[in-house]
Amino acid sequence: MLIEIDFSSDEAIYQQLCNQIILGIATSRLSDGEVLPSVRQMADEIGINMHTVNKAYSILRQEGFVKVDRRRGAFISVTERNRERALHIVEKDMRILLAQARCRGLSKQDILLLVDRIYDEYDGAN
Amino acid sequence: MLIEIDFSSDEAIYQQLCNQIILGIATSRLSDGEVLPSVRQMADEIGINMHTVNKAYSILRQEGFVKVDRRRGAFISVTERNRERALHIVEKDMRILLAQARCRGLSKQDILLLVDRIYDEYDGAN
DNA sequence: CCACCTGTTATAACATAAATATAACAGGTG
DNA sequence: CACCTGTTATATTTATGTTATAACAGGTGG
Repeated sequence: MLIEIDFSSDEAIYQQLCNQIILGIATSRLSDGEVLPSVRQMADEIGINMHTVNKAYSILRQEGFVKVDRRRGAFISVTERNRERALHIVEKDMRILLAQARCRGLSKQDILLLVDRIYDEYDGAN
Repeated sequence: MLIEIDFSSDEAIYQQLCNQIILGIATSRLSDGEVLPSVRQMADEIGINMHTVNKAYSILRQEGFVKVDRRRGAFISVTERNRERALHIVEKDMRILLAQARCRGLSKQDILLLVDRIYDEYDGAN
């Protein structure tokens, strides 16, 4: 999967990397069991340091999106199916985002349509 | 409005402050035209430095949630009504959040219900 | 006019985090 | 044994967050 990093962004590189891999999984550009490039290879491709990639992989592993096998390396493994916990995690960020949306004059319907559209886009990529 | 800062959080203080004020506006605990404590007073109340508060106010002003009058100080002023631009801003963060939600096994319906519930909660505080 | 409040700016110091660099280690593969 | 994997350690540089002290322009009320 092609990874694009915006070096002029105020978002940390390892965070951008995490986000893009998560987006990749959500849009099925990365499928379950698929092997990620090694930390050194990925670092070379992007042109960043090995440890920055390692940090991203470690976070993804901790979040339950990636697992590591000694022989194969890091690979996609979405195992979390604790719906309550997942909802709780998402709700925290959603509250802040919806507050912003409401302050900017967006209605509930605006957001529902936005969610519907993006979710369909992700599903449609299957 | 009561501001609570989690000093053990990994989130920056000025960012927490911004979020709480935005949440305050969304839930109508802060109404349009309401004056915010001065940067020095707010800093004293929370127990942080004046510049940290000033940074939060500056960002809120830049984002269009706050305006400044020489005599009154900072006050709530939500003037943005550019729906297209607002949607564009929210969409960027929403894409990442929905990707996370989808990776954690949450369905579109799960998210639509979550949005519906939070938005009603914000509206109900009127 | 004067003391007092506002936000704003400047400068310096310090702490923390991000990113890079170099190196080494344990374990698995061919 | 050479080569790959992730992981760990240590050090350095850079950027950001936070605090500290100080000053300035402008508005308010005594």
